Amino acid sequence: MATQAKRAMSAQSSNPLAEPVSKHGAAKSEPGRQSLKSAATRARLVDATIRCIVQHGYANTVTPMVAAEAGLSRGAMLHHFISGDALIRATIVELHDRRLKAFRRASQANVGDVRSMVRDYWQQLQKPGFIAFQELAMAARADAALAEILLPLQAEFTQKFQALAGQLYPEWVQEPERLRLAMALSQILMEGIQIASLTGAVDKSLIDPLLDFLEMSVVALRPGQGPEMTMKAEQ
Amino acid sequence: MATQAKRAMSAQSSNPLAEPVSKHGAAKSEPGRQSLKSAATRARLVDATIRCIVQHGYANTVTPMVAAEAGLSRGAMLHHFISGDALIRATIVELHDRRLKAFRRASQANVGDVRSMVRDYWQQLQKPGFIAFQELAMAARADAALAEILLPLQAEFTQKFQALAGQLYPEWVQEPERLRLAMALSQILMEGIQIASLTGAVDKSLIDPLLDFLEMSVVALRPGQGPEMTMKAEQ
DNA sequence: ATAAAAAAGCATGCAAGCATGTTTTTTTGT
DNA sequence: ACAAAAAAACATGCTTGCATGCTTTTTTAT
Repeated sequence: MATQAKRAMSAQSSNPLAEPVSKHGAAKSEPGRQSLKSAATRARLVDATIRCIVQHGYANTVTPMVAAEAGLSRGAMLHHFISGDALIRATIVELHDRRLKAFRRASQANVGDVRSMVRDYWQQLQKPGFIAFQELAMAARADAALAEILLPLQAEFTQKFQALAGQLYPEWVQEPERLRLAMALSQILMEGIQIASLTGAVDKSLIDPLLDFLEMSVVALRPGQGPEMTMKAEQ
Repeated sequence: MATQAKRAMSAQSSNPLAEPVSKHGAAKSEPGRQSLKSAATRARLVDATIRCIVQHGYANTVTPMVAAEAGLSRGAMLHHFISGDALIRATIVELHDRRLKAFRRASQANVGDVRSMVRDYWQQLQKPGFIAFQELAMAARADAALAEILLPLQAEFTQKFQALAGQLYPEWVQEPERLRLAMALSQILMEGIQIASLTGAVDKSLIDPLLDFLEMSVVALRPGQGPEMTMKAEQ
């Protein structure tokens, strides 16, 4: 999808909730009949895009490839998404939603349990969504139009990451600086490990020890452990 | 340089040391007369490539762009490098050499001083070389030809990283596992911070605290500190 | 309720733009 | 004058967006 010239990225709210209300006042909001199929096709295209980005990289993901992956003709694809950019925009939003949903779900599941949270987020990073998002994030560094979409989402995620952490560890709010540090450390180190793993910059055998070390570090940063930050507290 | 089809990347050792020997057997190895200028032009092209990758990303770095950046015509450029791939190969080797040289220089400068080593490597990551290398590393994930060149170099770097660390901290060789862990932690966390910074995934104000925390962690991992790994030992 | 009309989904084909590598011509330096 | 360097010209392939038809579903009107 990487085109040579700077593109406009015209705004196009693909809001799926904007459906006409039932004229008979039915109990459920009108399913939209056939436009339901349209939504499915769009979802298929977005999924195909993610797979292509993961498998071939964002730079090599081109429109015929996505159409083939989705089992559609290129013309049909451009019927649902005015341009390649529109598809990418929808894909970014989808990835962001998935990331938020998964994170929220994981953190509600294991409250206050550092080990589970670390392992859960680590599992998240194994899914194709992270790879695709990372590809897009790297591409956004040199693509102003992409950055305009991605950077706000990045900020939103980090902010919600912090907020959720704060309400999961109430005793931590006394020291917001250390909470921020612990959360940033977790996010950056785990994502760093995954990126290094993808680019062959680290030996696989070191992943588990690094995750263990991260757990200990986060535990040590909790206020309950006192300012000495003694590690290996419960090991 | 990202072409659509899989390219051959035909082997072509662009070894700059492979210069024709003097036919007169001069005292010094013959400077190559005018072909010395050729080497300078090649270096200029490689530098231009790095700048283009940093500024526009690897995917958008195309041959006319590099030629313009180097102040040469595209024809002249292809005179020095048979193809775009050849240029990329030379660029990768150059980046690898720089990385090794800088790392070696830095580690010889401050022996046994954790803080200086951390700050030195952090400075390395600020230079354009790291950004370019990271771009290539990400691209290599979906480009077998690139991976074939990059992965061995990644392994070589990690290995030398470990080896040099071992001879810088002799007391650490007793516990090679913790040495490996400390070195991997340093490399991955710092590179992770830098990548997160480039992609807007972290607030800049957290960088210094994270580096401070890394220092403490490495110090705590040294054998002298005992197995408890008490942190903030000397703060 | 049924037939006509409208709209949406889908597929194929086409012209333009751009990047690559090759070949040919001009310039430069010894 | 000769060879290397630099520039220009050329041919090919790929991707993109747009336009054109065909089929299917939904709506509308009698």
